[in-house]
Amino acid sequence: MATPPATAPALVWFRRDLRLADNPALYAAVQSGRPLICVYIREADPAFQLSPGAAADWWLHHSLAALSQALDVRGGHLTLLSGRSESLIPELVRRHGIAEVFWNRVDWPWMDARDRRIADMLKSNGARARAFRIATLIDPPALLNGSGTPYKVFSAFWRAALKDLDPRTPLPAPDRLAASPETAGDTLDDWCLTPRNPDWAVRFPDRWAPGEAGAHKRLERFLADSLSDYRNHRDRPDRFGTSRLSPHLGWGEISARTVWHRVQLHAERGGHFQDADKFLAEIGWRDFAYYLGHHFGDLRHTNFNRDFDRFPWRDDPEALAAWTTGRTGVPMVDAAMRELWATGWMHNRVRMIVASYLVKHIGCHWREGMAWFEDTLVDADPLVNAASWQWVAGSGADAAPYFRIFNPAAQGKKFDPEGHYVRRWVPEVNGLAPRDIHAPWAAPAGELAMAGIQLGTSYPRPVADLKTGRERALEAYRTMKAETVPD
DNA sequence: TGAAATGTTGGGGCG
DNA sequence: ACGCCCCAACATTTC
Repeated sequence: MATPPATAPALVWFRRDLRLADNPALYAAVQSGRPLICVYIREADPAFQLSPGAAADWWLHHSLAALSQALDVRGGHLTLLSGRSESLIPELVRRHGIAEVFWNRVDWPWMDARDRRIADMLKSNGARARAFRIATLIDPPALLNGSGTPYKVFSAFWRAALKDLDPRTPLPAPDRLAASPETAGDTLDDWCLTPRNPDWAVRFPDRWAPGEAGAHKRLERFLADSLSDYRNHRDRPDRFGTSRLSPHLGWGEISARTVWHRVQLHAERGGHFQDADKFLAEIGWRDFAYYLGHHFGDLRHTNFNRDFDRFPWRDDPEALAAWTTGRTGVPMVDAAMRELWATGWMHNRVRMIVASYLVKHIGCHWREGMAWFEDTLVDADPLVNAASWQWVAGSGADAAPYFRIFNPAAQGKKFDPEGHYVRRWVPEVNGLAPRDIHAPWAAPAGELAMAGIQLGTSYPRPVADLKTGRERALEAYRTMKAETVPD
């Protein structure tokens, strides 16, 4: 096999790493000294798609626009292709005489075999494939407990991770790129990733700035404004106390490693160590999901705890529809579901509340909620989403026990004490005082009348009553336990 | 990264 | 002064 000439181009295959800084694949490709061909492929095979839903598509559109521009400025170019990566990559390699192909792994377990096939194909075509593991701070295969098996409990996992966690210094962004002569491709508009008729994303740009520059701005703003109060405010959906980095991290506009370094540095200067640790533990949960995916396979289709294969889920399309559209009659749940629809995002605390209400009070299978989140969250990451739904459902690793059932009214009182969050998204109940706003069904008739609320007309009664829903969930759990054969 | 039911304790009102 | 009840406030257990 002939060695390709030094002038043969290198291919950089962008995926969920839409950034220039701390991008090992891009960095190595630049180091190779070869002219670069940069591609993003819109995968035709649903099994290997990088964007799981419509809201993520919206984000992808803008993130690709940003990446494309950033590459242009440095003399590069982003080529957009659609089809099956498995055919397109080898085809590009043949057509352009590409010597090396660089990519950063997505680390979704269902992609591993396909990526290996592509690497093998390239090798047999005389091209070199180089893949980098970048999705997580930790190295999933290497991190094992004393008996050589994977951790199944977050706290033990994270303690062990922190013990020797020392992510290397982030790589700089290359400032000059040598682009190979332009390759034919699609335009971003060809892909129709943004919605029209109706444009449900009209309000998204108020809140989000997709792209690498936006990601760094978001991080700096979080460090300056919110890190010092993170422990106090992180559970408050009525405040702006969380980082909101999830979509940026998910699309790889900023690396977890970069976040880690910036937070460490900021904490050292400002002394907010405990807040920093708490925040980094949240990044740790993201790592934990990838870790579980690596060791235990596809969490989207299989209960981590197989006892739940026998769980008697309910089929309730009407309640499910009320949940998705924010008309369950439980203000905290409805506020959160409407925030999701309007902004493509939901605060972490209320994610747990709406998930618990769907899975426990209503009794729907966690996969129904997972599917809705995949389609509506701009930060939708199928692996993290699946692990999180299983955590709430009780079937996951280090999950909340099934009998730990959130009471959305009690949660509202605790984390939205004045009702500001609910008022913002559920104007129907705006007239109620803080003590009634989270449970209008229990409000005195006089208060309801003064607030102009007719239950069942101007605002629904709960689709699943808190007390009976809870009891039914516990009963279902007992059924599962009774039918589970001890091993 | 719960909530509800149940148990315990201690202070105040009151006979 | 004392016992009794009530009921927060807190602690424990149960789901």
